[in-house]
Amino acid sequence: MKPSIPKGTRDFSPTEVANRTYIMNTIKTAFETFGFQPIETPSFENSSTLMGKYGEEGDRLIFKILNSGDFLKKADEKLLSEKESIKVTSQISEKALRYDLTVPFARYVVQHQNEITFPFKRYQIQPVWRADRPQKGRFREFYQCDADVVGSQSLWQEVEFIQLYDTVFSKLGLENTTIKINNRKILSGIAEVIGAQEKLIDFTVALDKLDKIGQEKVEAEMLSKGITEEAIQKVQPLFSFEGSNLDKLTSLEKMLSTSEEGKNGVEELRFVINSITELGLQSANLEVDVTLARGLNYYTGAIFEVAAPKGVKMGSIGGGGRYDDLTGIFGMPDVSGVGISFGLDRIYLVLEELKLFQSVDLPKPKVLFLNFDAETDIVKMKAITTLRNAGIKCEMYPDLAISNNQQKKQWKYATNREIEFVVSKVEKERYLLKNMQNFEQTECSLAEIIEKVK
RNA sequence: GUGAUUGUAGCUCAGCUGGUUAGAGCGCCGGAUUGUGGUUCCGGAGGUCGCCGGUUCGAAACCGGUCUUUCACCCCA
Repeated sequence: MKPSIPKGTRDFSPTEVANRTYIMNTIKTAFETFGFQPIETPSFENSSTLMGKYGEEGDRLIFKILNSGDFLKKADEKLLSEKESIKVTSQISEKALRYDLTVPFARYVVQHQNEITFPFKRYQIQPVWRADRPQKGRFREFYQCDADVVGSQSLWQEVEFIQLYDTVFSKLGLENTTIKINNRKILSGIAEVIGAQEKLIDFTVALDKLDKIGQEKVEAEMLSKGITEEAIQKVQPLFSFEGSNLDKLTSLEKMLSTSEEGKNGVEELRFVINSITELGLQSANLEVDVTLARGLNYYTGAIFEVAAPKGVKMGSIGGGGRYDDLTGIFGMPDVSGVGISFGLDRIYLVLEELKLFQSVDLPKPKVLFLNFDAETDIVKMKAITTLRNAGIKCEMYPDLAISNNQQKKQWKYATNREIEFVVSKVEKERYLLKNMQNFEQTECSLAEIIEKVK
């Protein structure tokens, strides 16, 4: 049998684990600096917790777990024979792998509301699973690093999350990321102005193609989707949506003057933009992007998305937003939440592409005891124990070398693993210690080894 | 879900338009040489050419299906 792993999953080598840990620790440190506390939730949840939270497309991408036992016996005969996959699935699968960290978190908040002091700031770094087609930067198992606040309506949270993005990416040496920001209320306002809520998605999708296919074709696409000429006229400013964030806000304000909700969204956005302008960012750029809609239908206020530096072809490396009703679904209304997510795996790929990883020291022994004779094994193991107790990483080559070639293999092992010191000979409490870098060889006592190696 | 793309020794790949026992480098194992290493040399193990079926006198090479890889669309981290 040829060994293999499922589509969209990966193994990680020691070096990769080290690099991933480095990213994770950077994010974790920033989270804690900003006052977030860690929680963890199960890998799988009840299907009812997850289904219907991510839209139709999302439901399709959730990995379902089959019930145990004779699950088919409990399924409806008629549905089975008619091959009603979706309905049958709900009968034979009651659990599913988590799709993101936000919905399980909302569930957590509602379930533990009596133990929580609000506003509650939590972070969570765990894998999530999606039954997607893998491609560049897209996996079926990947890590999300989420930070959310529930129980605060203050827009300062939005401001702080932008600072948090900036802090993490700056620390990682990843400069010139673009934090795109939009507001669901602005989108609602646009929908109001063009006179159709359900056409909003078509509208933003078409608008997003502006720099690719040009204004004429975008307008043509909108018309074909049933958006009226008159409506397109009303939102004309969006077609020349250039310039500074403040310019954009000004034209949005004019355009949405007839929509209460739209004006509200512009106000919120203005507060965030002004605050960030005042506070400054280290290396990220903040950019108003009205085409930013995101599929997650639970966002109600701010919407974030982070793009990698220009020139790196990669989907968004972070995203988030404000959701006012998420805990309401679980029976806890009127709790506003806002949060962001970092895509660990994509950040990894971007850092790799830009060669931003420092060379990491892999765990390895500092001293290797060669194994050329069995008589001194006990002496060597005792010495190793002493060194380990002194905090020095060391080990004995496990297999005894009999032939010349086998001895050579041990030297080669030390070379390949870049081990700094080798003890090749032990005689009457005296150890032959070799420095592998400068080839210097000295006979010394155990205490002297500790001294030299430290 | 749509459209492409990939699949040959542990790894990286050769193998021309179908034709004899399928190759190389690295790695691995054994040995020689080097006083205790990164050199050089000799030898060896290891492949049902992703899988199934078809075309053909003959297929790793052609065709179909399937799985896998990578990529674009969709969507997303």
